[in-house]
Amino acid sequence: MSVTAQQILQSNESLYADFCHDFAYQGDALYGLIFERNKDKIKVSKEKFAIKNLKKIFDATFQLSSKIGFQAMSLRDLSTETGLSMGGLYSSISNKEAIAVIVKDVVSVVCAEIVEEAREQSDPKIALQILMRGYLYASTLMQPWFYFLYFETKSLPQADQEGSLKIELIQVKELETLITQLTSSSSSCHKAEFVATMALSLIQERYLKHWKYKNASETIDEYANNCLQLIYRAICLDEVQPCKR
Amino acid sequence: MSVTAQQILQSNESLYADFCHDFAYQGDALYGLIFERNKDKIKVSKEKFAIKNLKKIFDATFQLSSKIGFQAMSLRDLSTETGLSMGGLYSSISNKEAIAVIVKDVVSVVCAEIVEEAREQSDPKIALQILMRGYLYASTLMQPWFYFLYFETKSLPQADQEGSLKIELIQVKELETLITQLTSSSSSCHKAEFVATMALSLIQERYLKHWKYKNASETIDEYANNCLQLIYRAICLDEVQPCKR
DNA sequence: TAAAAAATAGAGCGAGCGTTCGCTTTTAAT
DNA sequence: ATTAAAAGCGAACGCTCGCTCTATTTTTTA
Repeated sequence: MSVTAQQILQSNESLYADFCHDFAYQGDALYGLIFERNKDKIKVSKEKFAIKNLKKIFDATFQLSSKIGFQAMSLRDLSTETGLSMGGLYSSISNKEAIAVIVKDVVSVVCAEIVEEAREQSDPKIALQILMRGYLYASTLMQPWFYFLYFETKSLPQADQEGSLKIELIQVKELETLITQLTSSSSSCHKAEFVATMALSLIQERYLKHWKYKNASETIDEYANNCLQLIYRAICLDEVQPCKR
Repeated sequence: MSVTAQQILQSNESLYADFCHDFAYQGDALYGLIFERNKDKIKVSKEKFAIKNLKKIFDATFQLSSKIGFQAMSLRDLSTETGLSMGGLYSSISNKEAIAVIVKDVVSVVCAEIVEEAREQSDPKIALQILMRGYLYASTLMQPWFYFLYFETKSLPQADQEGSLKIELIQVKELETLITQLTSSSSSCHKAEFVATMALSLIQERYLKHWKYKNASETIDEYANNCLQLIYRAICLDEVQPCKR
């Protein structure tokens, strides 16, 4: 499903490529999942049609709201961009707000899975790598989803706004736990909390400033390595990484 | 005006407190500046009245748009929150968009001043401190302004959107230049570009996630020290900082 | 104390919003 | 080919938006 310990230790290829190959939440499978989780609110009953429309709707939403913002995007804009009529839109979604709620839901599911996978590892060093790479690779592959949720949290209903913040809190807590386990006793080290915050910042930097990195010379694999290296340095755990530079 | 080299080397008090004491863009002086720079678009002709209204308008805008977003905030909401009538609002601002443009303008001016001050220093290590502390302290003191600009850049006219992104590019370039100068020749160092990116991320982290840090045990001074320490480590320049921990 | 400036309440404008619903077209099993 | 169900359409509805304007009152200033 994601990057495994075995892959981290053995791979001579791009770990990101491996990740993409196995990642479940892409293409039709992703929209199938959305359909399953929102059947009750979707008037279209056949999965095939729903998937086709949902794909159009989310693509167009990300396109438009990255330019002008979700609030400023009207459903007429969305109708034009998707090629669907107003009625067509409303047979696939219950209302405008629902689009944002689904994005939150999807990102939640993806993040929860990454945490789970890291927790299956007993070695904290490998677990940290799975966590960091998992977040980085998933948020690269699903960049529009993560970006949208960050910038449009205010457009969500109150309960989902809190849910959105909670995702981030879980991420940083999980990082902090692992970093604490790895921290050597040296008093010259940075606190685990600070290092975890920095780590998450670096992950977010990459998907929030997508325009910076779209044509970057540094690959996402190299970026991941740099992040891990920096974490090790921050906690005085200088060691060569198990994967190529 | 800002933190000086002398202060960094001598201060036994909080550098942030020093910064606040000298910082020009606060209170009535700030709104006086806005008035001066927008006289042509403001119908109120006496500075005293303009300042009073502008203060209300920006306070209310930050309040409302941090909760529901700038686009979702109506001028009727703003009228209620400020206690001004519609006519009152429109005698102090030309239109809704102008509010966002002024925020961009203010942040631009503040950031430019910080860069200028750092450039006056010949020692790159002190210049880096002035830059990092300047950004951190200014964006703490003016948190609503920096936060608003980050999240509402999309609400600006095209030209100002580009101006907003340019502010960030200038910041990171300036950091990168200084970090390059400080980087030891050791090949095990992180690239200056990566370190500068990380540094800016950490600055932004602090003002973007204000809710996290409002009641934090770690002071902004300690946070600044941690950031600098981490930069030094990233470029293999382990040295105790010139100011207290 | 009078002229000037600021501020108010709120009706009203056209535009555009999210959403609905009666209707037409397409699909798919016979 | 037939036909019932599903999918898709788009004009129309009620409402709120940003913004203007007028008549009137309050505050300031000299």
